[in-house]
Amino acid sequence: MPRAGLDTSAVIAAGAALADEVGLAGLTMGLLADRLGVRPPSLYKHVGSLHELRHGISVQAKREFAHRLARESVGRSGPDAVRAFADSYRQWAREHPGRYAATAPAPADGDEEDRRASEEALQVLLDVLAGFGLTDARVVDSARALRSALHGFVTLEGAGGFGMPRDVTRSFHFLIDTLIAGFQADPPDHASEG
Amino acid sequence: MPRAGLDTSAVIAAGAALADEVGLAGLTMGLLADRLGVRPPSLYKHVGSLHELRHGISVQAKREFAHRLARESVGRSGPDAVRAFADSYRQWAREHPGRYAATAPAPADGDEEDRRASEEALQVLLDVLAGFGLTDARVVDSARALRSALHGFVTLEGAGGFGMPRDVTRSFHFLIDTLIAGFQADPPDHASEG
DNA sequence: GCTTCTGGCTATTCGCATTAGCTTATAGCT
DNA sequence: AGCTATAAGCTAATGCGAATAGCCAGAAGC
Repeated sequence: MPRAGLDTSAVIAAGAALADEVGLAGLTMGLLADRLGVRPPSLYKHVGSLHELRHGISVQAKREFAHRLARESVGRSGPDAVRAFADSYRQWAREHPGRYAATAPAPADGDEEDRRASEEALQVLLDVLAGFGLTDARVVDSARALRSALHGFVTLEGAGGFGMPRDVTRSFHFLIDTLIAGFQADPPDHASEG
Repeated sequence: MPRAGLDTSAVIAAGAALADEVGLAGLTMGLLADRLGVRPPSLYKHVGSLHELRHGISVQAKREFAHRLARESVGRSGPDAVRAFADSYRQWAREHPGRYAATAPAPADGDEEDRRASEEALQVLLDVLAGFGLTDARVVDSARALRSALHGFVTLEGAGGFGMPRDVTRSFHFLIDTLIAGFQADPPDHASEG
């Protein structure tokens, strides 16, 4: 009987692909084993548990996502960079719903690898905002605002939450343009307080 | 042996409370049965399945949420109403993480009860935006923007996603104020196109 | 060609959702 | 008050998915 020739990263990659098809919650060891032409217990030679598999997918997905975002927003700045960033964010989330869901959890304390991967993505976001000449506090506010808006939008869109008859992409651009205007506005009195 | 005296709504209410404690994903029939002083199979006299229990919690949570939002934003209009709405949205989500997570799924086709509950919440949002004098298309854009921003923010906040040393409430208000400014801005050329 | 290491397998355990079928508390009727 | 029907709760059992134990054989290094 020939072997399947798996290793940890192959299992994680297949898991990520499967999660995109069946949803992160629908990902099971049995299903993944089927997909890889192997029996479920065999997977435990490569990943310690389903939990660990999910975590591996999460870290891997964060890296992929960060690279994709960086690639598509590089060479632009200001509003242009934010629009490119936002569009590729939404695009990637739609193409990879399972991976995207996996990127949600924040790293656990002491998990250096995860922290680094999350940092990578955060850095792209901060780079995109660099062209606005904001104070430190406002950079944080703006990063949180953009990330919240993007995460909320793609999550609701993916859940079928936008039922009204209005083009969703147009609403997306309204949201992004509104935030951009906020980044460009004069800082309010309380911007530097906290 | 005296009976527990349960009924469907008592089970759902206890399930919602438990979900707030252990997370929606951590809610199990066994745990809920313990909480109610009953054996797991007994719950099936009141709810058809764990799935159905979750759905019941979802619909119930949507109603509660809508009422809370309505109560706290009534009697205000314009920016004031949006701020009250946003603050009570965030507050409720923090107080009821399990219920909040349950409100995420959109109603399935043909589920009238769920549709009505979701509609209630949507109506409050639309009422809050009514004071801005927006075109129909812009009302939809604005509703989606506000909902996305709120959902994204409270989800990330709940997941521990805001690690940087900057007061989170301040960032929240920056986000909301930015959106309000967008609702008040002159409609861009493309606002009525789609 | 032989040994060692390691990937994969079968058999098994455990937890949790769910079903079957029994028992009896309780509501409603007389 | 007693009688009966309904339905709430129970025990026992099934089934599925994660995870572990221990066996076996393919592949890599000598």
